[in-house]
Amino acid sequence: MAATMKDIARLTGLSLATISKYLNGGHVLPANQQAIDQAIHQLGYTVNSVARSLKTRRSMTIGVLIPHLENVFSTSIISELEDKLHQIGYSTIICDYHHDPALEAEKLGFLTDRQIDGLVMMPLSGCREALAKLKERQIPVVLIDRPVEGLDCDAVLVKNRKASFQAVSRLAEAGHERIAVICGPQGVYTADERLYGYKDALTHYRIKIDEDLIQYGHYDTESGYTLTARLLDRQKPPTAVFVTNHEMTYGAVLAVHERDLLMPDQLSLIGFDHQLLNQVLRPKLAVVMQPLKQIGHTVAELLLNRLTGRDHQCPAQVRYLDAVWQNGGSYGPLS
Amino acid sequence: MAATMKDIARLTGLSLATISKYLNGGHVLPANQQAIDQAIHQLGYTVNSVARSLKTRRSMTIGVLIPHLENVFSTSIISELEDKLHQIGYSTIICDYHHDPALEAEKLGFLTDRQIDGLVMMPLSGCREALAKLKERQIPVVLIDRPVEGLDCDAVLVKNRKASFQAVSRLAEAGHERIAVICGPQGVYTADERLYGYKDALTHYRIKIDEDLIQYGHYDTESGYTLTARLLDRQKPPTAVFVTNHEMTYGAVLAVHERDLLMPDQLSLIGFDHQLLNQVLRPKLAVVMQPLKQIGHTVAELLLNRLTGRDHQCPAQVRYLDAVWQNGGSYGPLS
DNA sequence: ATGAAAGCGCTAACAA
DNA sequence: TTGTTAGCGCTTTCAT
Repeated sequence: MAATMKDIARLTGLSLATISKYLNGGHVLPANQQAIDQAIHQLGYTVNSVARSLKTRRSMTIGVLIPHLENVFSTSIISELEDKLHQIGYSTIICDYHHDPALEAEKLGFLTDRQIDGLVMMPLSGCREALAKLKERQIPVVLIDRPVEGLDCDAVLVKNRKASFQAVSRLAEAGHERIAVICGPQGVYTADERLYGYKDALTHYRIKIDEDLIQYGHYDTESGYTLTARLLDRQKPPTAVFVTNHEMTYGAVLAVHERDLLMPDQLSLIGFDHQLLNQVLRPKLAVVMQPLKQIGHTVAELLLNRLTGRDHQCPAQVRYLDAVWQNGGSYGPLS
Repeated sequence: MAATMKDIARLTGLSLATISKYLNGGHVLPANQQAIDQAIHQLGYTVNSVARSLKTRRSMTIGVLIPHLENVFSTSIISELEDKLHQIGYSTIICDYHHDPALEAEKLGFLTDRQIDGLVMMPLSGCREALAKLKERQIPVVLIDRPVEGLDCDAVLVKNRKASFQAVSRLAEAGHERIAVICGPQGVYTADERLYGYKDALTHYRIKIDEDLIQYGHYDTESGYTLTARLLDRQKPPTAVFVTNHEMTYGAVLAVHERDLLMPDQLSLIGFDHQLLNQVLRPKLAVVMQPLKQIGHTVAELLLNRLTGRDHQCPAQVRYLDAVWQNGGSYGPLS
C-alpha cells in the first residue's frame, strides 16, 4: 500500500489540512515543515493525483488525438507540446486513430471519459457534435492542421495556399509552363488550399491551367509514386512537379530515381515537409516546410490561455502560421 | 456541470448501486435498463473515470517514457502498444525525456504520481532505484531496447549481437577485409552488443580486428556523417562500412553521397533500421531492421500478463527478438 | 434485483 | 498558522 496523507498526519501529529497546505506550497512552521519532509521521505509518500483530481475537478491532463503516431508531422508537434505542457504540470494522453474515422470517434469518447482538461486534435471526420459538446462543458479544444466545418474553435493552421503559391511561383519564374501538381484528396482542407495556391500562381503568371496536370492522390507514399510515375511516362511529361505532402514526396522521389532522371536538368521537383529525408538526398530537394515546432508551441499557448482562464470566454482564435521555404537543387531553370 | 450517477438516480428513481451495477455490466430489470439508458442519453452522461479510479485503485493508465518522440524507433513501437492497450481500456501517458537523464528521472516521478498501473520505458540512465520502488509497489515495468543494470525486470530486447554478426558476415563473405564499423557510445548496451557482433564476425572469418576501423559515435546523424567522412577520406579507406543505428546511417549515406561514391562498386555499406529512407534511396540500402511492431506487441503482452495477474509473481521475463535482414544493392563483392 | 451506506485520498471552506 | 469537516463521483459490501 502506498502511503497517504493520513500516514503523514499520524507520523507528525499534524492535521490533514496542514499537510495538504504545505504540499500545495502553503506556509507552515519550520519545525512542522521538517517533520513533514521527514515523514514524506520515510514513507516514500507521493501525492495521489487521482484523488486530487477528483477533488479539484481538474485532471491536469490534456488529450491529444492524431491520425497516426508514426509521422514526423504529428510527433514533432507533439514532442514540443508535451514538453510545454509538462512544464506546468499537465500530462498528455496521446491517442492514434490510424486514419480511421470510426476509431477517431471512439477514441475521442475515450478521452472525454478520462476527464481531460483540454483537447488537441488533428481532425479527420472531425466529430463536430462531440467537439461542440466538449466546448459546451468549457473544455478547450485546439485543432491542428485543419478546421472542422461548422465548428467555431481555436485552431493552429498553416498558410497552405500562400506556401503553395510561392512554391509554384518559383517554378513559373524559372520558365516552367508544364507544371504538374500532386494534390491530396479533394474536399480535404489542406489539399484544397494547396491546390488553390497552385492555381493562384499559374493564374498570376498567366499560365493556362491544364486539368491533366492536376493529379489527386491520397496523401500516401503509394499515390505519390504512382501519380508521379504516370506523369513522367507520358508522351509529353511535365517539366516540373509540385508535390503537396510529405508521404507523397517520398513516392515522387522514388519514381524520379527509378527513371534515372536528373534533377533539375530533366525535371524540376518541389516537395513538402521533407526535412529528414533531405539530409541524404542529392541534389537536396527544394521543399515547403511546415513550422512544426512553432505549431506545437502555438497550440500550447492557445491551450494555456484558455486553461488559465485568461481567454476564458473569448471567441475562437485561429492562428495562421507561415510555412518555410527551404531551397535545394531539385528545381531550376527550364533547360 | 457534467451529469453524474446521482442525476441518473434522481431521474430514474433507482439507487446508485443499481446504476453502477448496470454500468459495469450487471443485470437489472429490463424496465430499469430502459430507464437508465434513457436518462444517460438525456443527460449526456459519461462515467467519471477519475472517481472510478480513486475507488478501484486502478488508473487504467500506462506510463510510457522514451528518449525522444521524433523517432520512428519509438513511435512505431508506441503506436502498436497504444492500440493494444486501448483495446482493453488503458490510456497511455507518453513522456519524452529528450535524451536528458535529469528529465528522465523527473518525468518518471511525474508518471509515478499519476498512479500509473504500469510503465514501459526505454531507459537512458535507467533510474534503477525508482524503478525498483515501482516494482515493490507491484507496478509492472517493461523495459525496451536495453536492460537496466542491477534491476531484475521484464524487458523486450533485440538480438543485437546476432544481427550485427550476420550483417558483418555478409560483408566478409563478399570478400571484404577492411570492414569498418560505426558504433554507438561505449558502455551503452546496444552499442556494446552490436560491436561484439562485429568482432564475432571478424573473428569467425579470421579477419584481424583493426581498432582503427572501429569508430565510436553518439548514435546521432552528426557523428554518422563525421565518422564516415573521416573513414572515407583516409589514404587507405575501408572497402565496407557497417553503421549501427538509424540516425548514424542517415549521416553515413550523406557522407557517401557527398563524395560521389558508387555503392557497391566503390564502397559497401550496411545500415540499421532504415525503412523509411529506403523507399527513395538508390541503390536500396541493405539494412538490419529491428522488428518494431513485434516489439510493441510483445511489450503489450508482457504488460497484460502482469496486469491481469496471470504472471503475478513470476520472475522477470526477458524476450529476445530477432532483427530482420533487408537486402539492398548497397553492398556487394569486393571489386 | 435493489438499496443504504461507507469510504477511496485529497482539498477547501470555515473556525479556532 | 493549524484543525475540523464535508464531499468530489464512484464502487462495493451487506442487507433487504
